[in-house]
Amino acid sequence: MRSALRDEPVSVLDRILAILDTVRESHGTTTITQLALATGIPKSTVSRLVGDLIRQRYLTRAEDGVVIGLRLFELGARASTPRRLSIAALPVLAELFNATGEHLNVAVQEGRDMLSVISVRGRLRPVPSRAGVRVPSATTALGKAVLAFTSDESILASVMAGLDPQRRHMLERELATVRTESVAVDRCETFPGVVGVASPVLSPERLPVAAISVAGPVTNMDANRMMPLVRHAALALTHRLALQVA
Amino acid sequence: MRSALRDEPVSVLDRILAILDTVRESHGTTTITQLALATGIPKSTVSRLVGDLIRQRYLTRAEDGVVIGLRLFELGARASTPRRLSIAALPVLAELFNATGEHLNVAVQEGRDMLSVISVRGRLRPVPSRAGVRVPSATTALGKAVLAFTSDESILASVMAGLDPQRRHMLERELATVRTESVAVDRCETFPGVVGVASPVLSPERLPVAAISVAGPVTNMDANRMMPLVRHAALALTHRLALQVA
DNA sequence: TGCCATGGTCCCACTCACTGGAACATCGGC
DNA sequence: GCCGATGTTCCAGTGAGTGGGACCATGGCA
Repeated sequence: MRSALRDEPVSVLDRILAILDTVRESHGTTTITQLALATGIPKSTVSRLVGDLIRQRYLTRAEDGVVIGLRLFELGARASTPRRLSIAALPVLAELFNATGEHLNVAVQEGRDMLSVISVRGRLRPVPSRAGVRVPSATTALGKAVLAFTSDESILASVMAGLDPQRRHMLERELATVRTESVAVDRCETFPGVVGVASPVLSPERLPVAAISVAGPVTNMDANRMMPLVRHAALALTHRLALQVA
Repeated sequence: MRSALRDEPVSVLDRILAILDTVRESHGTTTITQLALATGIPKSTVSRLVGDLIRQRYLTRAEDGVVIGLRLFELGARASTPRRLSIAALPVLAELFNATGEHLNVAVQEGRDMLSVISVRGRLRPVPSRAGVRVPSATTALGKAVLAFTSDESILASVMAGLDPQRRHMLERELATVRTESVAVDRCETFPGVVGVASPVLSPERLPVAAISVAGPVTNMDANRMMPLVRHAALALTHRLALQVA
């Protein structure tokens, strides 16, 4: 990992990860040429690296290009945080789903975004978020629930930096409310017609480890009814996680 | 990717993938030293590579070692085959679950193993297979359903090579039955007390793309009742996949 | 308190694995 | 048959990666 100057990767590892991420970002399939353009790596080098990755099943050839392969699926399925959370959250989500019937999510902070780790389909169509997708921190209920309790000032600052002063002020006031209420709301800020209600899951040190949310159509989901349910679910998950470690 | 002779990886890519796979295989956490021993890569090199992978969030440091990180989870969630299958299989699985209430799996062939791609929990405890885990081809219903229709003679041969002559003969006869019945059964061969019933999902060219299975306790699940249900589900999935491409 | 064992990181001269430009295939489309 | 676009292969040159060893934690033990 020599020069990470500029954004041109030079180490093999950087390049491999750049290729994998580019394949991921290109929803659907990508070609070698597109990868070379997007990453700035010469075409012959991309061809060789992709060839190796395909041989190892980390990538696969589809009809019209390259896609993520089964080995990465296998690796991803063993990821530590999602597994731990899943085990602890499953009964909690089952209860919450029985009470609401709505779309549920458990997400963790990943850089300045929230990354959905578990997703339960409710009646909402199309499904706004699935496990493994990123949603913005500044507008989603999940994001606000975590931001309100985050200790990493730099992340909070960089999220704030992306907002104009007015919205920033509003978000700051909102986060203060979240800190007392333990519930955050997203009224069609991220997805039109979709309301989200989320509550943070904290570690014993009161640092945010995740958030749990309910999302439904603005037309006929009562956010106020959801708040105590989500808060209760988040507390239950917090409790179960504390037990799990021991 | 120079010499893949012996099993000592020399290319950076080989080494990175060897490290990732070793972390995956070590259920739980691994240390740098353990990784160096398992992969045959010098400790200083492992330290550097793991450091880079952690910086990129492909791995994460846990209390007692290194575990799979969130970026790999994100990549895995975008894997092509599991996504396509999930979209097509969800309604089919819902129907099958309503009819049975048992543990369901959709799996694909991955080398000589079957890799579970979707898993629905039934009443069975402990859950024998989850999404992202490998199960043997020779003994599971899923494996037999696919092996019976596989065109890759080398895989069939290498699975057979792992069996003693008597078992090999039995499996061959079993596969012949599967070819006519489109249903394979695993009577406690893989997991004690667990019966599995599976049916293959074929491409328009009649090549196996996946298999779908029901698993339940040998004590009170009626395999014969499951057979038509599983067969019907597999046909429905086959049909939906054929439509999806178009 | 000192000592050893264990696990992890860092340094830096050497060298071989990786690079990438260019030539070569391959596939339509007109 | 020509052209453009995409993917693969070749190979000499070289700098990215290597790894032995020094160094820095811990922590158990006497």
